[in-house]
Amino acid sequence: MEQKGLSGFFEQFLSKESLFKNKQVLQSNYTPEEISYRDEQISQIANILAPALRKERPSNLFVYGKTGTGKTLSITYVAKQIEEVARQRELPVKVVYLNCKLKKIADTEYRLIAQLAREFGKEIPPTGLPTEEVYNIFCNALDQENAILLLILDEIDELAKRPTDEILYNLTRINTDMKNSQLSLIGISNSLIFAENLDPRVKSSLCEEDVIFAPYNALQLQHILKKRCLEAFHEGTLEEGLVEKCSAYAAREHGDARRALELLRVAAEIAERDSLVKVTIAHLDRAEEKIEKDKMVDIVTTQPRQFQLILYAIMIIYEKRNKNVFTGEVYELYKDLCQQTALRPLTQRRVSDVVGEFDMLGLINAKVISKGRYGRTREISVSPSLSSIPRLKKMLAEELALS
DNA sequence: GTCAATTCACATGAAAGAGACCACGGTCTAGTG
DNA sequence: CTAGACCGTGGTCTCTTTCATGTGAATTGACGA
Repeated sequence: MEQKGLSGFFEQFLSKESLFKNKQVLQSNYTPEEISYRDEQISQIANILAPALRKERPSNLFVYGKTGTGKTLSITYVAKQIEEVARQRELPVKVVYLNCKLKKIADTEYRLIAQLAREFGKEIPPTGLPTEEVYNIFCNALDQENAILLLILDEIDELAKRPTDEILYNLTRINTDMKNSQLSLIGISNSLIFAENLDPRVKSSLCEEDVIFAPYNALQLQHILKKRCLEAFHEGTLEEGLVEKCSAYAAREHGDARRALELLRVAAEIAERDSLVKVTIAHLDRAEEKIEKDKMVDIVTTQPRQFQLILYAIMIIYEKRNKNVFTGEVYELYKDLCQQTALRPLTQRRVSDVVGEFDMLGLINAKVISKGRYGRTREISVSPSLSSIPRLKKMLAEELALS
């Protein structure tokens, strides 16, 4: 494009009225002023945490609910209020929020403890120190504060995935090591199964209290969306019935409000790109498709080369046969492909795990079946949402420098 | 025909290694007064 | 004498490999009717 034309384009872009009044309202990190349909949970949480203000240790709390049901929102809301009150009255209450899913920040025992110690102003190197020592540093720092610490661990299930890590156990026991300070754990999880197969010692102390967030139903979602839309869009930008449809979509997917908002935002973005002034239901459908595809493409392109090669092998065989594929065949082709690209092939053991990971990511469907005398294997099929992206295979081939 | 044993082709688990990253303390070296 | 370079040791973390064990139904073959 010519440079002059481009600046013209930007001029035009700026002069165009945006469909959005305030796009932030639709972003997932936005905190609304009031949280709908969660009064009960919020007051429960507030009740449980309130003793902190009297310098008593609140019970450990376990919060469970599906994604997009307002767990994190409600907890942080209550925590903020507590912090506020504590600040006004100069009470020694400290709140720390950590998302255990964040890579490189809090996804291992060492990192989590290190991050906690940093919250208390300690310099902790990203690696190199024994975990034990960081643990001590943190304990001492906390003890010196002479405070009640409310530690909110979001997506706490990530921590339990490593069976070797004793972190949850250590955290529940940490109070016995301290003279002045006390720590309360608030675990947020979207899988209830997680609590089930927890170490019983940990489970009993972590789940002293629990609060459950039920999914929103379509009506509630509708209400929430409408409220946000009032802030997010100019009047009359949304077609009649759009919000209703959108909330119906999301309600179908276990009442995920976050998803509903994303859907709405993307739909509006598409409409905007088409230079339209109204968002229609057709946009909603396209948005759903786009979100799904973008997610897939993103997942695929960010995989390591070895993984991409394995996926490529699966796609080739699946396409050629248009029938389910078995692990052995995939491994054979994969080894061939490795030769072509001068990559050292992984062992079958590893490939088996990788296939399992692909399944988890939703790129493929893999089911373990037994073919009787002919052994046991995974029956693999490429997920429809992946095979519906036409350029993907070519993209992969190019990226892997395959002919 | 019936039933238990066998067998296949992987799945699944556990443990340990490799290599990248990092802190810390000790030793060497070169520059300075 | 001292600041900075360099090295060895010991730590975390992720990705892999190695070794071992598990698994479920088609197949097989012995057995009795």
